[in-house]
Amino acid sequence: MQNRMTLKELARILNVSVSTVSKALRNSPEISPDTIQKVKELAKLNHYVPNTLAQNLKGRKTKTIGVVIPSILPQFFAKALHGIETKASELGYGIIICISNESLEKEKQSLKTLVNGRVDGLIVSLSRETQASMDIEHVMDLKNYKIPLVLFDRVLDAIECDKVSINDSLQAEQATMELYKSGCRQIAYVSGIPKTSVNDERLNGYKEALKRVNLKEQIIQFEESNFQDKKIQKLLKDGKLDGILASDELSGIKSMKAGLSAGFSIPNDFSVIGFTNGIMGEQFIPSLTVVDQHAEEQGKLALETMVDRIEEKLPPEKFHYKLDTSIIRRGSTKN
Amino acid sequence: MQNRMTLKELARILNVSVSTVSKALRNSPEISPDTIQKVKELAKLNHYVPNTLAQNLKGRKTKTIGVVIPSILPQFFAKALHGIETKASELGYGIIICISNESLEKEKQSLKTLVNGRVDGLIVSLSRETQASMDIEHVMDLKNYKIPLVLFDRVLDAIECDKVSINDSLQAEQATMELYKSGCRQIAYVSGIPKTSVNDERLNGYKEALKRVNLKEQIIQFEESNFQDKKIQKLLKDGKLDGILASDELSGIKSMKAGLSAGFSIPNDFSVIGFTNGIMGEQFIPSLTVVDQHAEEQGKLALETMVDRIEEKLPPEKFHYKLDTSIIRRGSTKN
DNA sequence: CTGAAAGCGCTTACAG
DNA sequence: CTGAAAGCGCTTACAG
Repeated sequence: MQNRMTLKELARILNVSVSTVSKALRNSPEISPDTIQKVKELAKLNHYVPNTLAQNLKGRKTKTIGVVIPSILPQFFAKALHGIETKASELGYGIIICISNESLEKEKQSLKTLVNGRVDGLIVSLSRETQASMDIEHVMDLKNYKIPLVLFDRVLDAIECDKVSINDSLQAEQATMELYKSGCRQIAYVSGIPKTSVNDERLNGYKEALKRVNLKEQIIQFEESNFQDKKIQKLLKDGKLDGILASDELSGIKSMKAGLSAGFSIPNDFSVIGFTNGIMGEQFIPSLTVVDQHAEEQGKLALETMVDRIEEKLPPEKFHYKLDTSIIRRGSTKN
Repeated sequence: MQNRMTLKELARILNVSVSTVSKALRNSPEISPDTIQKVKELAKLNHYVPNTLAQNLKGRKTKTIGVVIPSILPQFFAKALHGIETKASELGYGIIICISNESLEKEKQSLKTLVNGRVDGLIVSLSRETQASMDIEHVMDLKNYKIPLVLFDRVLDAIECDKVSINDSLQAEQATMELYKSGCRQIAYVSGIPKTSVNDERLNGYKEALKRVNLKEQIIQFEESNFQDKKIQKLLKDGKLDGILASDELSGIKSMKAGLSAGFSIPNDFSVIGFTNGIMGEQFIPSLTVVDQHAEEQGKLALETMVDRIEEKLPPEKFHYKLDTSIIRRGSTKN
């Protein structure tokens, strides 16, 4: 760390001024080709790398975007992050990633450390705790720091900023109708992600659909590792369940396993549609029919919007992009 | 972005000097309690946040560590990253993440943009292309920039630096022996990650074990999405295969599916052990017996080593930590 | 207890 | 074509 090569040092060796070295390195037409060459040679020889910190301090732009996500383990977020990173590097931006671990406290802290000149903007997907408590001051505060914000996936109407998400309630409604059309008449909603905006939306869509076709609601929610196998198995045995809309990939898989292990067959005895297109659902036997959330697309679009905002290419109004999604029909539903 | 509050501005408003404001904010005993209070109030009122860039420029430390990984989609890397992030935030460090996407070019570029004063150190897992081509100048170069380096998982002996990995060859040997002891006599090695150091090591361990018990090698390697179902099914039908050591989770799952879909049963007709403990292998039916690579541990240890190196708490010699791993016995192997 | 000054490494008008 | 100077936002000896 200690003595990295600096402009000053190069200037001293070459017996020219710092300004000259600086300009030479940036190919300024002000400098003679001869000098440019000499400077560049010496710079290379000494492994000179400009100090970005100093450059940014002058320029006021860091070309870096902060990303705060609740977790990286669910494939949705890994994919979204992949999209963000891909697009960022395409546009010449770097990203700094913080993981809130679904914790409000950690999220607050992450925002705080990022809002300090090291990033030009912030892309955030809210933690579950934040959404459950609706304690969003730390996010609202961002406005005071004049730092642009893009929310994705876990968004909130109360926060005024650009947003990227899918139309969760509509997609849930459509997925529910898909189950209905394939013959299901006793459709349950199973969720392992309670208290998030996306869950609320999906639950609403599910209810909407049931209302339309006049079916009875059956809602099974659980926390983390506390899956309700027994409940699902009992419903199946009592002939009270023939279709499941799962709010997330893992719930979908576990729903299938609960039924399979009790001797029921999929999709003959019951069908399942899950949210999120992940590799686990794809590889499982039977493969899971899913609502594709286009995670990577969401990430890319969020990053793009952020950059457009930073570079002031957007009108002042905020946008809420709701991506179209598609149902990927696989083995867990009929035809 | 434009007019964020600065020390200078606060000083102007309060009619004191910048030095006084700076000191007051850091609770310097030099400053009167009265002034401290006044300064802090005004700072809060105006949402003052110190500019980290400027602070770092003075202090020469960024408290930020760069992380370059080949991908984030395989669960191993997602977990490792999670470990890195967790430990970093525990120790008061931030991380900047770049994804090389298994590309040499992207890896070079990532290192280049990170070596510029914005990070105190670099944690890297090499891209496949880098390992295949052995073009490692850009990594060796790091020494010239006096920036500490920790390699993890995809490490290379030729590079002198701290390293964290598991003992891949030993673990592969043990896993192969485990198959042998459970009765397998025709054991194949199936890999979807050719040309990586970890693959070479695992393959070696597999060969070592076979030599010991005098069995014949059967090696099936493939690129990306090009899995060799047919080959596996043919071997099974010809009675030439009763055990598989898979170099990665997806290969393990696909091996099982190839056999299952051809009507063979697991673990009666053939057994499978895969590397990497992921949720997909855990949930699959039958659940996959795996070598747990302790991804999160590797990440944590890499980060810890990095910080110790930065804070000069380590002797000059470089360490290579080889984590102990364990086999998680599940449904894809006998008892 | 407060402030002027120098400096971190760079860039960029401005002068020569 | 080259260089001196000011400044980005901060910190920290040093003087008063």
